[in-house]
Amino acid sequence: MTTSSYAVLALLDLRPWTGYELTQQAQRSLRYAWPKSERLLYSEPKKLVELGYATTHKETAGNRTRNVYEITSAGRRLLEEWTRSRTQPPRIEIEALLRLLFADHGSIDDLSRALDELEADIGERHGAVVELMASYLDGGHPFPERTHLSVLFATFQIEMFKAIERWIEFTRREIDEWPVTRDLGMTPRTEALTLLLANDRSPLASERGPRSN
Amino acid sequence: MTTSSYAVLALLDLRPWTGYELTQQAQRSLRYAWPKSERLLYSEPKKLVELGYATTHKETAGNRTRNVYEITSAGRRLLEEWTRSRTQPPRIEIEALLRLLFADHGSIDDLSRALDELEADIGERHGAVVELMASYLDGGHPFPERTHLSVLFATFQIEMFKAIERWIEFTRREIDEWPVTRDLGMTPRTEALTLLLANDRSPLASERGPRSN
DNA sequence: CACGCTATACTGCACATTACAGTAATGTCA
DNA sequence: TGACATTACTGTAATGTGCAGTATAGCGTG
Repeated sequence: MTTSSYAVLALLDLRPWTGYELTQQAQRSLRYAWPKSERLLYSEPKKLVELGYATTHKETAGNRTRNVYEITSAGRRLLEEWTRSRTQPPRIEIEALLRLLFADHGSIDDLSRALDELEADIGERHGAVVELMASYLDGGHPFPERTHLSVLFATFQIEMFKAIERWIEFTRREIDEWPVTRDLGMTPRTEALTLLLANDRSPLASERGPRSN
Repeated sequence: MTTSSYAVLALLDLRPWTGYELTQQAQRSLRYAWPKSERLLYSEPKKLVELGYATTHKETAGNRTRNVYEITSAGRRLLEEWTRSRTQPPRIEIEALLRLLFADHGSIDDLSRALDELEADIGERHGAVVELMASYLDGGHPFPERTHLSVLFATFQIEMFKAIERWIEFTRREIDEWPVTRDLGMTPRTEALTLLLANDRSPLASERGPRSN
């Protein structure tokens, strides 16, 4: 049992799903906490059936069949156990940051474009979460009794996206001052920034200072 | 060539490294942008040699050998090309959020513990970056001419960690108000929160309002 | 009502990556 | 000089991804 298995099991505890529905639901709701490939979302419920944590039966619609998965009581017990186990540390992969770190192999334009691409990706997700929240206000939550959880989760996303967008803005202003990408080293601006960070102060917050008098 | 291959190639462009050094350096500098297993960091340079983007030779120290890898001019050309390619979207895996999303399978204590564990993991990384910045001020950057890049990268980390820590605090205060984890649904607090998010306002920023008059 | 297009509903397979165990030499401190 | 950490890897099973492939269903449109 991997964390992905528990994720699928947790979905099955909400209601029975077909394989296809699981892939769609995982795209919708789990994408930002636990992004997994469509392929895996088809394989996991099969594994759960083999292990006795779910059952499956085929439904037919005309000439077509689909697999419906349902959780078993052993599955429910296992889920409860899971909540008591150690949480794995976060894992954050951001290729745009890798490109920043090695930006001296390319032009300022290349770096700028990497930031644009990051901004576009984040912006898309950001917009999706905002729209989702609007739909919740209209009673559009598929499991209304679970709204309190979804909304705290969404709060995380929004805070994260806003932080990243602020950082992109800040970074763009910084690199706008650069003549080239290479060998600038510890410039006065960089030194000021390093000092702030070494004192665990937020360089972005201070820009838009709360008390700017 | 995967992104991980380019990451190793970019390290090799800084200076020659042994396999072991690459695993250490990747732990140190790449961990927060592109976390990869030790095993992969041993395999990648071998692949680069096969493809002609690096060369290798064995160095002996007593009864012991180690593989030293060096970038070739074909490797440098390839790196330049990479800076012009499309950046992959970010991928963020946070098991603690998955546990929040399905917190109704466990107790408030279970959820609380998941938050504690997330906080501990983030706090550790946060501390490491702050210390790293202090060391940069003391001239401790291994490639001083690249400080301008490392510090913008570190700015990202610090902003991210602070945002997550703020969210954890906020979420703890929210769940402290809950009698149970299940079926609370759209409480008045949740509704207020949803409304803020649907208008793309930060619920955390408003708490510590800049102009609290 | 045939045609194309999109959505539904998957499976197979190569390859990327991780987890874990195992091996062995070297350095270091008591 | 013995124990333990660090250096310096390799092998292998299991996990997960990307992509191609297959086939049916539903819907609009000329």
